[in-house]
Amino acid sequence: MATIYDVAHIAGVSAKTVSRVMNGDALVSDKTRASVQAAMDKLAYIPSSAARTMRSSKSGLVGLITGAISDAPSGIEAVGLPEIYIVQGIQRVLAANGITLLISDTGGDASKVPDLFRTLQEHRAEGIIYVADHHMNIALPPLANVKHLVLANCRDEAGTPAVIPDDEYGQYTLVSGLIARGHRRIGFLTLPENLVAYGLRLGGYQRALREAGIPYDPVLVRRGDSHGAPGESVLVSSSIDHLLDLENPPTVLCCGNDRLAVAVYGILRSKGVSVPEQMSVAGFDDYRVISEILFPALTTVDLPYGRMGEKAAELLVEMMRGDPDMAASPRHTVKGEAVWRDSVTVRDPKVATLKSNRRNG
Amino acid sequence: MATIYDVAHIAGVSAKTVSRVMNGDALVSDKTRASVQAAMDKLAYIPSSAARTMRSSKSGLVGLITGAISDAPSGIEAVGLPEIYIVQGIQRVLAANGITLLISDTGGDASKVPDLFRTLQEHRAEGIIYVADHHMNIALPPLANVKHLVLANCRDEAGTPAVIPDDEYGQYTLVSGLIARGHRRIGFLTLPENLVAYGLRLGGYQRALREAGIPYDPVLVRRGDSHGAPGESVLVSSSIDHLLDLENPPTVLCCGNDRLAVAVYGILRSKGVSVPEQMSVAGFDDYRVISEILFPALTTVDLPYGRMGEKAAELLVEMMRGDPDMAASPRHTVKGEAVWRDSVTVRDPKVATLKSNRRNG
DNA sequence: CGGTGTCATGTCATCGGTGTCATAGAACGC
DNA sequence: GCGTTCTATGACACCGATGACATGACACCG
Repeated sequence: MATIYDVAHIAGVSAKTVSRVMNGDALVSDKTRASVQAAMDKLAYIPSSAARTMRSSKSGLVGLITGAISDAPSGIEAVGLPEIYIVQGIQRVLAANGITLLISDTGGDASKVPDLFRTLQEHRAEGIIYVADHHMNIALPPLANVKHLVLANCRDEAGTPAVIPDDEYGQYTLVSGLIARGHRRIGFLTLPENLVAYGLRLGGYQRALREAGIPYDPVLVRRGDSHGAPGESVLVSSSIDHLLDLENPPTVLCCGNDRLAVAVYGILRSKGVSVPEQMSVAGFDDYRVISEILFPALTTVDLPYGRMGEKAAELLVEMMRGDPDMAASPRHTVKGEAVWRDSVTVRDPKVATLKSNRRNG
Repeated sequence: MATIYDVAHIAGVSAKTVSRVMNGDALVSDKTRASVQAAMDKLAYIPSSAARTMRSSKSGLVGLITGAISDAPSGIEAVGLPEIYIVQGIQRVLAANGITLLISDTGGDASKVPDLFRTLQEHRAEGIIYVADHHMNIALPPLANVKHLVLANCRDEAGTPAVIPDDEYGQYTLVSGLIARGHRRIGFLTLPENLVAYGLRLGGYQRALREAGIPYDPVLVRRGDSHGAPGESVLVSSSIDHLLDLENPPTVLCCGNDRLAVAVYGILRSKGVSVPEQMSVAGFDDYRVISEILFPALTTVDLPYGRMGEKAAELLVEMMRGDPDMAASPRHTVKGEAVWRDSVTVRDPKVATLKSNRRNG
């Protein structure tokens, strides 16, 4: 592989002048610049970033760690699916800034995280982004010498800058839209209570009701998702039975995520309840492979993973440039909007509910 | 950041001895080793791979390029989904070999490929893996100085070592299984003719028929997938009409991929043909988010993307180690098996077909 | 007891760029 | 016309590891 000295020799100049040409320093005459360019082309010269890194202590590298805690067992869950969109968003922004991305995946083994950090540090990554596969709280091992760290899709207690989805807003905008479409009794099949998104989404649900002057009725809120645990469908099925048997049952079921909505479709089908004629259904996440494939197509909330990755990368780049503003506010949220598809009907709030329909029919 | 000299100073030895300790050379006394270790711990010393790379011209990096040609428009297609599994497989193997992965994504702009190669070469990547999002033929730009290159999920005419799915085998094993389950009239909604997989899968379909002594009937083979092009559903719908109107219609429809199977479900539903009672359906790819979610769950062929990535990485590692055997055989295939779910029924070949059912009913 | 081999460690140069400083010549000002 | 500034370039050290080679201390052997 050709070196800068080879180029210098061919061009009849010093190595330093070649360096100047590469870095676009102005103090090079046009004639010299041209002959250096010719020499570089002739040798197909490619500079060594290792040498550059050593001298300038700037590696042009940013590290990425994913897959640390894949607590979702395999199966219907699209494991890794959100992450790819986040990673693509990150890559997009970094590439635009001339930064190369080093990635390492724990493969679900959190004990590897320190090793991965070490590897990234050996390569003198100038910043590190840690990506989780769902919105969660994390606690990273103590990290010496990691100056610039950004969390994506997760957050910690130490105040590390983080980019997270605005779950509260997403649920709020969905439920507000349901109310605008005439729904008054809105069932909510929640995520497990231990997830960060649980409380946030419940808060959004309640805020939408409050703003519409609809009292919050706890009987409409039932545990839905168990994160793919065995026996989940039994749990969901009994939750749905409970809701259907209410004196004043819901006209729509909000599901904690799209995967749960799939299960709900199946359960409603088995009970002879048609979607959306007798029961509207909404999800959360907008996994398009799911939401667009289901029949009827699923109304859900977009979780802008790509945008989240972009924002995390933008944040990191600003921190690396020494911008103090960004690190000052540790949590940055990304909003996602509701996506209205066929699984939700517009209804007249005065018309009878499913229950009374059944009685009358 | 501490250097090897800082460590040497604290430990009271020379830098070279510290280097020996790090690299596990035997010729270091236990006492010296211990004091060096203590010094490294005290300083939280992390060696610089840039310096190491310069001296030894071994970077410990492998580059990855993805997303070069995303010819699938966004939408129902799970863009990037196969790639993530391939990338994870690659990462798994490389990490086990102490290699760090540099990734770059073209974001669908093939013109960026030369730039990406250049960046990887600047970092002196010792090998490069090029990943495509579906089985395709590619032609890479001429690459000087890239010694070790492996293609994953694609192949070229230049004989670059490649790891590709065994589409012929997958379709063969699926159709053989259908025959074993009593199906004799097997419809085939194909991929577009320009895809590599088209011919391979058709070949597998034909081989399975031949081995079972069933004559190949071209009227059962119709164009299905248009890769998400507008008007696709019209095309698919007319293909299905054609098959249903045959004198002796198929009892099962093999779809070119799972996405097409989704469309077929919808079309059959709209025509009042029940799956699988009146018509069995099979896909190809085993996108689990699709195949497990559909009702009834889809019988399909697993495309082992993770394994493909692993194999590509293993191949690259062997090439980097100078193993001549591997590069000798340029194409390595990975087999995937059929996954049997509810969308295919077992039937008695003697029982009447859908058509005669309809007439009788 | 001197020669030889092994062990443990040190010295020095080197990988390929870039920062710092020096310098030769041209341009400029008075 | 001579000092000053600017322009274009070169010389040289240095970033942090490691390879090649040297060296001193022992152990072993005849």
